[in-house]
Amino acid sequence: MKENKFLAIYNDLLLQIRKGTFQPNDKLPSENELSQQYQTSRETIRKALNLLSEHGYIQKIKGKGSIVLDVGKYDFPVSGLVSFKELAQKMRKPARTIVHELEIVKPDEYIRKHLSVPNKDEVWKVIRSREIEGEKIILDKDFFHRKFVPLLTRDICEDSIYEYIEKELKLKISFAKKEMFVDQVTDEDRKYLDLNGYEHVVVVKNFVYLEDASLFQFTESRHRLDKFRFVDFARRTH
Amino acid sequence: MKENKFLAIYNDLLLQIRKGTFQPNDKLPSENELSQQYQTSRETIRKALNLLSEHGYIQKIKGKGSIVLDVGKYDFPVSGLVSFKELAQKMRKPARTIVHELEIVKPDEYIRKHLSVPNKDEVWKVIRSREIEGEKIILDKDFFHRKFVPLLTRDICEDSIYEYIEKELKLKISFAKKEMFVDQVTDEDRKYLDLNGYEHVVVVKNFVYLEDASLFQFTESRHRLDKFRFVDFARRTH
DNA sequence: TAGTGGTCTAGACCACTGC
DNA sequence: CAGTGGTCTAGACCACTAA
Repeated sequence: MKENKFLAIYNDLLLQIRKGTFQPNDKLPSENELSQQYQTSRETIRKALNLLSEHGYIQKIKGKGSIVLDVGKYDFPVSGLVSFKELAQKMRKPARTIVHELEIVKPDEYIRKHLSVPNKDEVWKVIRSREIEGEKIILDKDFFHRKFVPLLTRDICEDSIYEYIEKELKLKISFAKKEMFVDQVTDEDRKYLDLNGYEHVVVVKNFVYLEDASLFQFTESRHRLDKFRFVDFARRTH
Repeated sequence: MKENKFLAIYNDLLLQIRKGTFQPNDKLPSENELSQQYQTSRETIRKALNLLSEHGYIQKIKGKGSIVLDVGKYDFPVSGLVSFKELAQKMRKPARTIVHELEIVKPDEYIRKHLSVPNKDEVWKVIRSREIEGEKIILDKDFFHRKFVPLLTRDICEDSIYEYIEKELKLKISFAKKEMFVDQVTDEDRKYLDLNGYEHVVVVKNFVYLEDASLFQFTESRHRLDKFRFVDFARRTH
């Protein structure tokens, strides 16, 4: 697998920022210098620098140069596409996933509306709760179109469905849309969560699309109020 | 003010998508065709198409072409950097901003920590509530470093501080970091909001940076539970 | 004024798609 | 196979910043 030149340069510069060769508030070499150092064209350097900028590692300023940002401050997951397993590992807390339901169903109206599935097609329905430090604080309801995900097992659901989808099935996730709001607790919430007396949950609805822009997953994630936290990083497009 | 060529093309294509000249699931003309139509180079066309893609209007697929996505589904503000005034206009609902406090203060520890201001410097403190359809449902607490914003008036605060900052002061907002979580209501919330019996609020903390990566504003936005809603659109970077 | 990043051009070759 | 988007080049001119 050959790596693109601009990606290689991006990774090399990122490594130097992480190692401290370039410190926060340092200026990177100019684009002309970099294109000589890496023996490439300036446009290719610019692609690498724009990636660094989009990911929050540098700030480009016209007429001045590219400044290294304080990595610690901005190094958080890009919002939206991080799985529970990755999150749990990042937080370094004991975490567990409990599979309550795993079945193939005919979509009801609610799912059909969200997944836009013809009503004779079948979908996977997975209900899991997520336990952190002994408390079940997240209820995940996932629906996958069976056309894309032929087989799901309890083991896969307890590990990471995302890993399975990307690594085993080699489906390419392209983008996701999220909606967040607060909802009253339902009987299902009471059944599967340690609610600790709260009467509301934060609901995160997640619509996941593949590379060809087809919607293949719909997830509703219900979080206990006190444990919900979301971080977002937005760069202005002028 | 001259518009960039690639921006002009972006806007033109966007208009045609909005008007329905290009329908969802249509393929756009190929990059070569477009570069002839617009009498420009292919790289410039690519910049326009990449913008459309980043904003969720099209999906580019190697070897096939660029597909128009369902606009209605994805046409929402890019998360993070939309002001209340813009939002209110978009929703077409009667909205009002009420300024409760507007003063210059020595930063206390809480602000100092978030704005990273030396403790002898002064900051603007603005407390406003946002009323929609007659109900005060958002409490905004803004802090600006006085170094960047020398003057603030009640009129500016009732209109849009963002507009004032960008258009009058010509400060360039570059990126923002958001944190969201749920908090118990405070006395301040009770005083300034119509809480409708709710005991919690959704808190959105917003850290806004200028083009030179200096943090110049810190905002805490407290939303009544039932009226909070957030939409996020994330494109995966492979 | 010299140096920076932002835009733009007219080519080129590649990997992938569909027929 | 022809056509598509992805990468890359070696130039050019511009707007902005700082000395």
